[in-house]
Amino acid sequence: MQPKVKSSATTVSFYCAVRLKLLPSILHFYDFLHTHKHSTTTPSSPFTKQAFASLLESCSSESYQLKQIHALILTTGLSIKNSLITQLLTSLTLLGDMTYARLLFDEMHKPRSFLWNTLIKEYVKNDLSIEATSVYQKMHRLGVRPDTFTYPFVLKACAQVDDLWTGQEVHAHVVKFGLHCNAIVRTELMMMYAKVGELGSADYLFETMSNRDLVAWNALIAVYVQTGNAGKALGMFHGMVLAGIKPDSVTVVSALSACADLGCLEIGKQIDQFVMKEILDSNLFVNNARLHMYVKCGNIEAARCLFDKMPQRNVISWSTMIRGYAMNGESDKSLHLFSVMQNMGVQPNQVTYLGILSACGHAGLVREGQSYFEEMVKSNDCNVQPRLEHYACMVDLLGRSGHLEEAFDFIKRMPIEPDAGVWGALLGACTIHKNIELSQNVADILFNLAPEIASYHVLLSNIYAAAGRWGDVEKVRQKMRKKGVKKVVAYSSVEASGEVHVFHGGDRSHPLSSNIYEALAELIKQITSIGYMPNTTEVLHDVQMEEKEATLSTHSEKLAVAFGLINVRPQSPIRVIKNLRICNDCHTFMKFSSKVTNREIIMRDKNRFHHFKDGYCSCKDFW
DNA sequence: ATAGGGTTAG
Repeated sequence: MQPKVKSSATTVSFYCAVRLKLLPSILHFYDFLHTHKHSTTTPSSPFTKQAFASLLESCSSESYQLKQIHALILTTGLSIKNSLITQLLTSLTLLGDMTYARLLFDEMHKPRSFLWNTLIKEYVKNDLSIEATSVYQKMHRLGVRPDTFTYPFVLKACAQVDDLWTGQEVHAHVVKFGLHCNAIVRTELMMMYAKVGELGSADYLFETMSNRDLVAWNALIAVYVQTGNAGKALGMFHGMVLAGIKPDSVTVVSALSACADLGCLEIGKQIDQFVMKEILDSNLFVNNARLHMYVKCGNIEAARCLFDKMPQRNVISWSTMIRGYAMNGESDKSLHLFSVMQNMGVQPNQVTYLGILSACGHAGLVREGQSYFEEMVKSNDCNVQPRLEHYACMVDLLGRSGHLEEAFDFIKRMPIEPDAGVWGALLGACTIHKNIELSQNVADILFNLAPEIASYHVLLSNIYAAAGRWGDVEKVRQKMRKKGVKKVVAYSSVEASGEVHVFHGGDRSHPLSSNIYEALAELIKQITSIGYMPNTTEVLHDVQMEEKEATLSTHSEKLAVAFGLINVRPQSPIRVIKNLRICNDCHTFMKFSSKVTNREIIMRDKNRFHHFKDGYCSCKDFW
């Protein structure tokens, strides 16, 4: 028989150990009490449910400690309380140990809905959505009644794995259990449909929702922006204001993001004013979104002004500003800001480096780019190791500045498998430098890797066309037809009085079409008189010269600028957004136009901005 | 006990 004092000393020590998070001591004390036949299950035992709960909490950062505690729970004979196991399960999942968590779950006798919900939730959080849906299906099979807490997670899982089929099945269950009017479940249903591309179903659920609240509006607006439907998102934003719902910081972030996508500076500025009026400008998310909007609308001065005024900045703010300068061809400012950032102790991430590498690319700074790339490779931080995008950037940098062989070598020495983006960068460089042999090899690789991407076919046929090899051009076009490769339709857009006007090549659908064509004809007349000559080398078809010129003269950006001349206030620049890259002829056209009309033309193409002014472009013809 | 919306790049 042990002296009583000793075991109570042990009891005290146990609590101390728990408080100090000393698991080895705890295990030691447990061992002591256990081997001395001190009951571990009586009410006076230190091994109470509460003690375990706090023990679990203090050891929640180490998976192996949690497993030791699990063993402890089992040997104490303490009945396995759901709450204790749930806590253990949650801690394990937070550490990413879903395997052990699942083991625990499967050992339990008839777990309640709550625990099923927990397991599903944790699978989703750990990016294991397929497991999440299969757990839900098992739950359903076993007849465990799901509740309103079950569905948000299950629907998130369906959306994450792009599984419309299961999503619809789950939707049916939601209706069966009468949960479809719950605002949260319904919001998640909408999100699921929108994310898998079923916008109609999302809209329907929203339209027929009786208790449409702020979050429901925000959710739908956000998901529209995220899925590339910025125009629709802005439409919803207006609808929300009309419906008398006051936007909050979350709404504003999505709306600004939509403006950034569309290049809607006017609307963006209006939202900016709302931000100031409602004093939302202390929110970092909001300020980053404003910054992004100004950058993507080509108003780099406003962006910098805001950046300097921001009360807080994080790596996203810095990356956005750095990339903003890069996109606008101000590489020196971009690189300078990067060094300021590093001096301030802000850790750059992969996105920051992407901005830096593209800044080097736009300025032809080969050596600098290589040294930044080396910086990434040598970094101890696994979060700044170069990824495929960075390799593509480097190939672009090397190739664009004429080092084609070096770029090719660079790809061959890559430690990871190059993708179409990397090879595509090389093909693009081959086009610029008119290297037919290399481009044929690269194109072969690309046609195997990504046969469905039209732009690679187009690049190759451009190279042939430039060399006058019309037979080869025709072969590429036949191949495209045979494989059903569709070209991405080019468009340009201009914002006037808060409305976006979209133009396609040869477009006559605009209500002001005849005025636009008139203005365009006049413009061509004017620039021709000061030396403009159409450059038809990039026109694909082997047709008569006049026909080529006709195609060329109605490229979407030319129509957009002609429209801008009529409809954008004379003192402000004409801002054009293009979904593809600008062609050589349009680039020359814009330079001449900026001179004869004495107007600034700011054009955002797929990659960067061109600021045309007084007959020059900010890209210095290197793009 | 547990639930819905947000920022950079591609």
